[in-house]
Amino acid sequence: MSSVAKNRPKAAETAGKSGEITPRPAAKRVRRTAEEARRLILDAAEERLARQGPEGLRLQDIARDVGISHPAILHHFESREGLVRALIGRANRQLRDTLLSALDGGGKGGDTAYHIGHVFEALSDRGTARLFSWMLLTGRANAGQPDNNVMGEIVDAIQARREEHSRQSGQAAPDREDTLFIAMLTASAAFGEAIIGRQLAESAGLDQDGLKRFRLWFAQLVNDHLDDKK
Amino acid sequence: MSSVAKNRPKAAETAGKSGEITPRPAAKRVRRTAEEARRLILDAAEERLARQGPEGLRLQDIARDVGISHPAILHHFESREGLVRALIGRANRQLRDTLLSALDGGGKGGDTAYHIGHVFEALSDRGTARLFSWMLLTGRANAGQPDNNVMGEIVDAIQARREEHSRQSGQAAPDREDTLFIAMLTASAAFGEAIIGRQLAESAGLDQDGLKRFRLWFAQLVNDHLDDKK
DNA sequence: CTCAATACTGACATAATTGTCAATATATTC
DNA sequence: GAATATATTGACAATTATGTCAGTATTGAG
Repeated sequence: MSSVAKNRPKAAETAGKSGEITPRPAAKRVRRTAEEARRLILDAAEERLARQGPEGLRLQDIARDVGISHPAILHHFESREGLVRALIGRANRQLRDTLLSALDGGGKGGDTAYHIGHVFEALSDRGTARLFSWMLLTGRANAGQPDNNVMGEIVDAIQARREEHSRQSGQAAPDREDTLFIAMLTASAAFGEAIIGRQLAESAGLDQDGLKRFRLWFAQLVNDHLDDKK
Repeated sequence: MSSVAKNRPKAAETAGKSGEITPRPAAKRVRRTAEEARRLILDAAEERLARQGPEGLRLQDIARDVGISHPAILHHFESREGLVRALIGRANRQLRDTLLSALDGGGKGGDTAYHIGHVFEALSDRGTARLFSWMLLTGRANAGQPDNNVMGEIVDAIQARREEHSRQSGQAAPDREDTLFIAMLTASAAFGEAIIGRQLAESAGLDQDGLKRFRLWFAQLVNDHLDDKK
């Protein structure tokens, strides 16, 4: 209860001045399209999440980043949960697109490891990995949309490449599970690397360049494996 | 602003009762040693973190799990931050011990991949990985203790094994960076697998047994690599 | 120009969570 | 058995988060 002070202060503050018209010159409010506003908010939220981790996702902070008030966020996303869902949904779509287009590249056909390197790059992007990690940690992985079957598509794409390649060189078709495992290893490693890589490298006295060498080393490892199987 | 009521509502509630003298709960109170209490609290906190993610770490919830009141937690750990630091410190020590003893096992000397499998197991423990992931996400990786140089020790242990083995078979000593990269890949992959493995497997239509095959496949991959280098 | 739609805001309400404190119960010591 | 130390608690304070609401400013349509 306690229906306290429902009364409004009105806008009758600095009235009276002889300036009659336009008593509110201080406003100058920015008004974006709903779409634009949603985009800016999601960008800011993603940035916060990547930089500060799960605890950095506060409406007030995000609002300040964008330069709006926090109720504006609620206006566009209903609730904090709504914002979170939208964030996850967008991240899922972006990652999917990035991965598929990484595998889609040109008619290079043969160089599977090269494409896998791209997948590694995409997944080990720090912001992306941290976002997904948080999603998974909080059990919201599928909150964005029901069908999150990216993995299946990726594996199919790689498998198609390998089969094409083996046809050209008259080899036996590679095992699909082998392809799946390569994909899983790549995904897990890239993902893990994005999260603990820095710590591991530091702990082992490895510099920035060392991390680059590590990726090359990994690509080589995958390549060797592919050659063996061919 | 918001000059909130500094004064107490006083008898505004439950007026009638003879509220003067404090009541007589007379409850049987459980009293543990400080060490035991701390252990139970940390166990519960770890469990919560593993099950519910970062947002599950609330004093009230943890207290309820243990069966105590939340100020008891503050009594033992000063603050929530103190609890977090203690949690991280313990996890660091436990992981370190687990890893080093996994590598320490017997005089088997040769089977490096076997030991790496153990490392994988230790790191891919879901609870552990989630705990560390959260640590890293929130930028608290070293909050427990300054010297978190587990990685260096691990690499040294593996390297020693490889060198011993190569001496026995009269081979050239393996490259230390190669050993480091194997360790990094193992750590990253195990870590990543613990976090996104379930999701990946599900998304690819892989059952529980498939995950087991994946680990074997990975061990084989490492083995092949080691053989190549020998 | 007028009007409707709606992005946006300030002030406030509500809820959740950490932290403080005086009191109380229990184990241990002398 | 009394004294002491301290683990533990309930009640409350303080802070901080999300959510609500009525009102304002801006855009676009007629």
